[in-house]
Amino acid sequence: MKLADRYNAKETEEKWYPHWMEQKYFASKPDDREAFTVVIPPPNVTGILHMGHMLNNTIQDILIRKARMDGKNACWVPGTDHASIATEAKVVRKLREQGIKKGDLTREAFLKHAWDWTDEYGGKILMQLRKLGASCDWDRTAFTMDEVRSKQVIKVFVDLYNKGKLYRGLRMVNWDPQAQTVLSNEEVLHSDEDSFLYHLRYKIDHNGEESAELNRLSRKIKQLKAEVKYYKPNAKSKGTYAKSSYHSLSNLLKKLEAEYAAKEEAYNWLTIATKRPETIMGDTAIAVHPEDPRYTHLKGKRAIVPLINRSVPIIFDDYVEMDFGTGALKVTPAHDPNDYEIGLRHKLEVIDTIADDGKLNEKAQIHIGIDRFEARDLVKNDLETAGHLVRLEPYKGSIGRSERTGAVVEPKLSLQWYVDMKKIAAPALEAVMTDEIEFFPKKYKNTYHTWMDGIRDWCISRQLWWGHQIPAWYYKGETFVATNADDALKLAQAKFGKDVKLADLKQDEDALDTWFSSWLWPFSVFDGMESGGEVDYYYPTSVLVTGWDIIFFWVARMVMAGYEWKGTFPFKDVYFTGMVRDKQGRKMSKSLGNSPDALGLIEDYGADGVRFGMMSCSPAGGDLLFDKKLCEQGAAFCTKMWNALKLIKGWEVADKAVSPDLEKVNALAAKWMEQRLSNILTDIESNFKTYRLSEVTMDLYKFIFGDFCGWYLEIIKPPYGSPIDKATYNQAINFFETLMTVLHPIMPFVTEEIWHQLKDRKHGEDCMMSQYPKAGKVDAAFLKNFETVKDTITKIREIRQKNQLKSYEPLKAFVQESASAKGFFDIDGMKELLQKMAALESLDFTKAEPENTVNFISGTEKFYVELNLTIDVAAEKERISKELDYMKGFLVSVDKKLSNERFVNNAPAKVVENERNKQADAVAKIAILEESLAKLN
RNA sequence: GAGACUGUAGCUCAGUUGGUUUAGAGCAUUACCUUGACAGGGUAGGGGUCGGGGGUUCGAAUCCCUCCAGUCUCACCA
Repeated sequence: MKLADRYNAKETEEKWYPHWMEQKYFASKPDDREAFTVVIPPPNVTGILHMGHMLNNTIQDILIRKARMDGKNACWVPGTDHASIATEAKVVRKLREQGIKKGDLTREAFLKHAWDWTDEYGGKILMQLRKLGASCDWDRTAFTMDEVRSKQVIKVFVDLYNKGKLYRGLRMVNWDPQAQTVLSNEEVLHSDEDSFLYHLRYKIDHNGEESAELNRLSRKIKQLKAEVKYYKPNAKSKGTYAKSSYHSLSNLLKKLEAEYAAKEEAYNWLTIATKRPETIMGDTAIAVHPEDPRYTHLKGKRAIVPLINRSVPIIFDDYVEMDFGTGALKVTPAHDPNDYEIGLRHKLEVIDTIADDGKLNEKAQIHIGIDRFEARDLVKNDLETAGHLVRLEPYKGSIGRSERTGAVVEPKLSLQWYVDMKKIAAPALEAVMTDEIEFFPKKYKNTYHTWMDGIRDWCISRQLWWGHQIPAWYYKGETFVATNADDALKLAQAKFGKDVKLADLKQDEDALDTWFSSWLWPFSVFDGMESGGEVDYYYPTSVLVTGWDIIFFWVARMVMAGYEWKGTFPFKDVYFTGMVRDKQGRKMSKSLGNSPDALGLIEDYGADGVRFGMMSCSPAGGDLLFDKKLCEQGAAFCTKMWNALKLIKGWEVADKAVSPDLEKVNALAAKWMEQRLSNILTDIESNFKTYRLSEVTMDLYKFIFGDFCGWYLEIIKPPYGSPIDKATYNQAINFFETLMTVLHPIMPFVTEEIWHQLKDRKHGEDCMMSQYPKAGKVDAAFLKNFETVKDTITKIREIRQKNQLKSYEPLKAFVQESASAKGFFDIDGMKELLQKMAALESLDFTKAEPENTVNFISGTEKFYVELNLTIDVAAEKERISKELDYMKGFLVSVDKKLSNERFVNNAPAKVVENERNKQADAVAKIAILEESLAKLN
C-alpha cells in the first residue's frame, strides 16, 4: 500500500480513537497488577474545554498512557461537577429570557429546569476531551450530583455532624447580593480598588449639659464685641490711643472667635472616616482608642448619627488605630466583621440596613429600595447638604468580590452551616509537610502550610437550589440531622414523642457548596465511603494533576477528606500545573479575546500537534506562555516522522548491502542507535518520576529529529538507486517502532499510525498497548567515540562550506598517525562511516603534514583535508591562533586548579582525575596547533 | 502589612544535593546548500561579564548577606 504524501492528522485521529474504544483499552477492572489511578479534576458540567483543561488533561493522559504501557492497571476516572453557583446562575438567566422568574417556581420545578439544562449541555466537555485523545475509562464517568455521589455527600454531612465536626452558627458571612447566596472565604477575591475615604462629622450629644469653658469664652467675646464697638473709629474719635485700642481689641476678638470655633467644633463634633457612608444608618456606636488624648473628654458621651438622628454611645476600644483616618471609627455591626466583633464586646445593637439583593431596606429609613452603591452617592449628597461631609480623601483599598459573579461581597450576619476545620486539618497538614503526599513543584508546600495553619471554618451552606439539599430538619427550634426524612423523624420523635409527624419537620432549604461534594472525589468515584469494593484496589490514587489556583478549594480539602474517611492520603503525588497565559504573559480571558479556541487548535494542528505544543512550553509548575507556534512545531514534527516513514518504506530491500563496507557502517550505526536509545530512556524514566514532562517531550523531539532522522537514517541511507540490506532495514524498522512506543504517551495518534505502517499487525495489536521499552546498558566510551566521528564529519562539512565546495565533491583526508588514532579507526566501520558521511574519496594515516591541506582537531586526533586550491594562509593562521588562544586559556584555568594544593587535597579523586585528563588533552592539542601554526610561518 | 517565588542568549526556559571542557536547548536570526523522505527541509555560524554589589570556598549560575527589578499568595485596618 502506498503511503499518503502528507500526514493527515484528522483522518488518523478519527481512525484510532474509535478503535481504542472498541478494543476497550481505556477500561479498567481490578486485577492482580499494580493499580495506577488518576481521577480527573471534574470540570463544570456545562462548561466548555479551555486551554487550562487541555493542559492538565494532556498531562494526565500522558501519565496514564505511560503507566499502562509500563504494565500497570491504569484507570483514569472522568467526570464533571455540578458547579452550583455558576449553573444555577445560567439556568436563572435562561429562565428570565423566557419570562420566568425563579421566585415564581417551586424548588421542584426549578430543579427540573436545571436538570434539563444539564442534560442538554452536560458532558459536552467530556466529548471534547476525547478529541484530545484522553484515554479515560468512560464507563466510569461520574457526576457530583448523580445518585452514587449524592448518597455519599449526605452521609458525610451526617457523619461530620454526629462527630461534632460540623455545626450551624450565626456568623458574619460573605454575601453575594447578585447570586444571593453566602460564599466561603475562598470564593472571595480581594484586590485593591480606588475609592474614597469619607470624613464625616457627627454631632456630640451632651444631653443639654453645657461647656463651662465655651460659656466663659462666649461671655468674653460678647464683652469684647461691646468694647470694640465702643472704640470703633468715627468722626468723633480723636487721638491715636483710641485707634490703637480698636485695632488690638479687634485682633483679640478675631483670635477668640477662632478659638471658640475650634473649641466648639471639638466639643460638639466628632469626625470619623469611612469607606461606606451608605451604612451610617446602621451605626450603633462611635469607637475611639482608650488612650487617644484627643477624645478622653468624650467618656460616657453619645453622638448623633446624621440624617436619621439616632443617638449612639461613644465607646473606647483598642481595636481602633489612632493614626488611621481621624482616629474615630463608626461602628456598624451588621455590615462589617470587625464592627461586629466590637459590637459583641460592647453589647451593641445590630441594625441590618441592607437587604439580600444589596438594596437598602426599611431599617435604613432613607433611600429604601435603592442599591447600596447608588445609595452611597445619595447619602454623600445628603451629608454634604447637611454640613456633615468634612472632606473626601481618595483611597485605595482592598475590595472583596465574588469569584463567580464579580459582585462586591457584602458582609452580613447570617445563620449558616460550617465545618469545624481545626478538627480535621491536622493529619492533612502533616501528610504534606512530611512528603507522605509529595507536591510538584515543592514550593506549594509553603502555600499549603500557611493556609492550613491559619485555617478557618468552612461555610458550606449556599442559598441555592441546584446542589445537594442540606439533610437537616427543624422542629420546635431543634435540629435533626439524618440521611433521610424518615430517620430525622425518628430522631424528632425520640425527643418530642410519637406525635411528631413528617409534615411537622421542615428541611433546611439550602444546598451544599459544590466543593463539599468534590472533596470526596478520589473515593466517591469508586463509591468508596465503605471499604470492601473497588475502592480498596484503586485508592489511594497515584497522582493528582491540577492547577495551583484550586489548592485550597479542592486539593487541601480532598486531603482532609481522605484522612477523615479513608484513613489515608487520597493521592501520592500532586502535580500542580501553571496557568496558561498568552505569549505576552497575560491571563487568558474572554474579555481580552486572547484565549484560543481549544477545539479550533485541534482542528488546525491535530491533537498531537496541540499536545506537543502544550507540553513543550510547560515547565512543571510555572505558568506557561502559550504560543500557537509551538503547536505548529508539533504538527511539523508529525510530518517529519511521516516523511521518515516514507523514506524507509521507499527503500528497496536486498539480502546484502551493495558493499561489505556499507554493512560495517550500518552495523556501527545500529550499535550507536541502540546505545543512544538506552541513554535517552534512562533520562526519560527519571524525568517521568519527577513530572518533568516538557523535558521528556523536548528530549524525544531532539532525539527523533536529530539523532534518528538527521544522523542514523542519513548514515544507513543506501546510495541513490541501490537497495538496503535486509538486516539494516529491519533494524531501522525496529528502532522506529521503539521510538513510536516511547513517544506514544505524548503523541498517541501519529505514533499509533506509524507503528501500524511499520509492520503488518494483527488485529488487537496496537502501539498504545505495547510495552514501554526499558533502558539497557550504556557504553560511555563507545558513545564518546561516536561523538568524535560526528564532530569530525561536522568539521569537514564546515571546511567545505568555507571553501565553497559542494557537499558531494569527493575529498582526500588524512589522519595523524598515533596510537589513539589507530585505536579509534580500529572500531569496525568507523573509517567507512566517516568516508561515507563526509564524502571522502580516501582517508589515510600520515606521519607528516601532507601538502595542500588544512587541518583540524577532533577528539584528540588531528585530521588533514586536502584542498585542490590555494590555501588562504592568513585566514588559516587566524583560525588556528583563535583556537590556540582558547585552548591556552582553558589550560590556564585547569592548571590553576591543579597547582592549587588545596584543590588536589580536598576535591574528590574523580574530579581531580578529570581535571588531569583535561590538562593532558589540552597540552596535546596545544602542541598540535602550535606545530600547524609553525608550519604556516 | 506578612510570606513565597522569579531574574541565565532577541523570546521561552534547562542547568537534578557547588566540580563532565572559561554556560546549554527550542524558537527567532544570519550565511550557504537544496531535482533523491522532508522549503513544515539540510549544513554551519553569530549571540550571554548567569539582575548589581559583597561574602563563604581550592572552586559559585548553583550556598550566605545586601541592594535593585518583577510576579504571586495570604491578611479584618475604618
